[in-house]
Amino acid sequence: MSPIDNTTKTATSQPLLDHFNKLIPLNQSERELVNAKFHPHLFLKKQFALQHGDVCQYFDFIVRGCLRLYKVDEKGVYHILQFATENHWISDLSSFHKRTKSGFDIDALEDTVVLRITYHDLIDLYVKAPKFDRIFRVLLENHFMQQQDRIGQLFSSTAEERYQSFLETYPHLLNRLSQVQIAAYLGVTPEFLSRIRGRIAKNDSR
Amino acid sequence: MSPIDNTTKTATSQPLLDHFNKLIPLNQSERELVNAKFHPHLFLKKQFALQHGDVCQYFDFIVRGCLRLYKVDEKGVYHILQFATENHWISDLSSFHKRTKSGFDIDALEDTVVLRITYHDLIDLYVKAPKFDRIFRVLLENHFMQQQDRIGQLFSSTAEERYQSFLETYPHLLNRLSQVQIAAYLGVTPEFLSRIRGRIAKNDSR
DNA sequence: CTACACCCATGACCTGGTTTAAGAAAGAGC
DNA sequence: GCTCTTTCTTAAACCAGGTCATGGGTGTAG
Repeated sequence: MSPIDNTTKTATSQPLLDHFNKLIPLNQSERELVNAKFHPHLFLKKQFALQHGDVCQYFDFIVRGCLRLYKVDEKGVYHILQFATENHWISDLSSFHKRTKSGFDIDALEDTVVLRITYHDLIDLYVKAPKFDRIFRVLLENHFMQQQDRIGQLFSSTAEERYQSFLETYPHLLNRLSQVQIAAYLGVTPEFLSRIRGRIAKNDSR
Repeated sequence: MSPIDNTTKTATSQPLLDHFNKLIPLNQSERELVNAKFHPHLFLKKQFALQHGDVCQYFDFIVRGCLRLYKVDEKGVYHILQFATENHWISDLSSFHKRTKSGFDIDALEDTVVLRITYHDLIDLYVKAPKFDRIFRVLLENHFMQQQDRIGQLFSSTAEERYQSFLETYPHLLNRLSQVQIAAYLGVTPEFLSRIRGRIAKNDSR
């Protein structure tokens, strides 16, 4: 049972309603559908939202906190594909849409409150309000573009360039994440990230 | 003017109609919409379907031939994100959907026939037949998953592992592409790919 | 105050992949 | 048939980044 009761529920959905309104304004019945279909859920730090091998059942919108989507390879190395903070979405979309076992994990880097919708409720939402078909197409497009940029970066940039671009794109995350997490996102070892930072600090100081 | 005249047009659309039917069966009026909205186009080898700096105007379905989607980095190195052959789709979806300048190029590795739809015709198609909203969401999902797999690979596999997995996933492409193209897809130099092949041949022979 | 855990930095050495260069092989144009 | 361009291979020097080991800093629980 979620630790957040029904009286606070409408208040909790507000950030999500705002988020949708920014994309395409919703009418009253659509807002009610959102309230009915999305349920708040709290994750304590280190709790899993998805474990590999399971089918991803939820599409989560972050109200407060931070989750990460990552893969653990055969050698036990962590590779973070995505951080999600306030007003962003997270899910293994492949597993979620195809109803197949996920190869990824999602867990909480901080205590985090999400609004989540199940696969079947989302389908139902599409049927009852086709506007959401379009809204979620746009969300999918945004995720797609983000991924495309990352592939471009992984191909053609050095770790230092990727770190610089991380600093520009997510300045608010720098002090919120440990360097272990950032390194796993950049695709390097923490040791090497440390050296990069040393190099940059030296160049900046003179 | 496309070198393919109207009498052959219905015949040309057949592979696309088959493709849609496999996802979700179409009715007569939807088939007619497909015929009206998608136009055949021929690319000779080396011709561009998209040049970086332009907004991507088309979503292309390959009837025959092979296109590649790639990026040229600051040092002039080619990075191929996607090959598209018969019955597959290609486009810079970011540029296409957001109407922003593309950072990618698409060109023909062989003489290629595509069926293409413009952005505005696709929007019109969504309005006239919402079934396509769903069909293209599925297509987007498939592309998304493919990208996700590639990110996973770029992160955690060596070039040799990536080559082996390329062989398994696209065995039909091996003899159709030069090693320069395959290397640009794997993200290594042709020289190093050659070494990988040498190594594998040696191991296989004993 | 101490002990333990975790995070970050640094250095010595190792490896996967690049660079450069050179030559062999195979088409494609004439 | 020959030349020209492109494709593939091989090898040596080099570099980005990984591995392993060490030590210091900073909580935080007892």
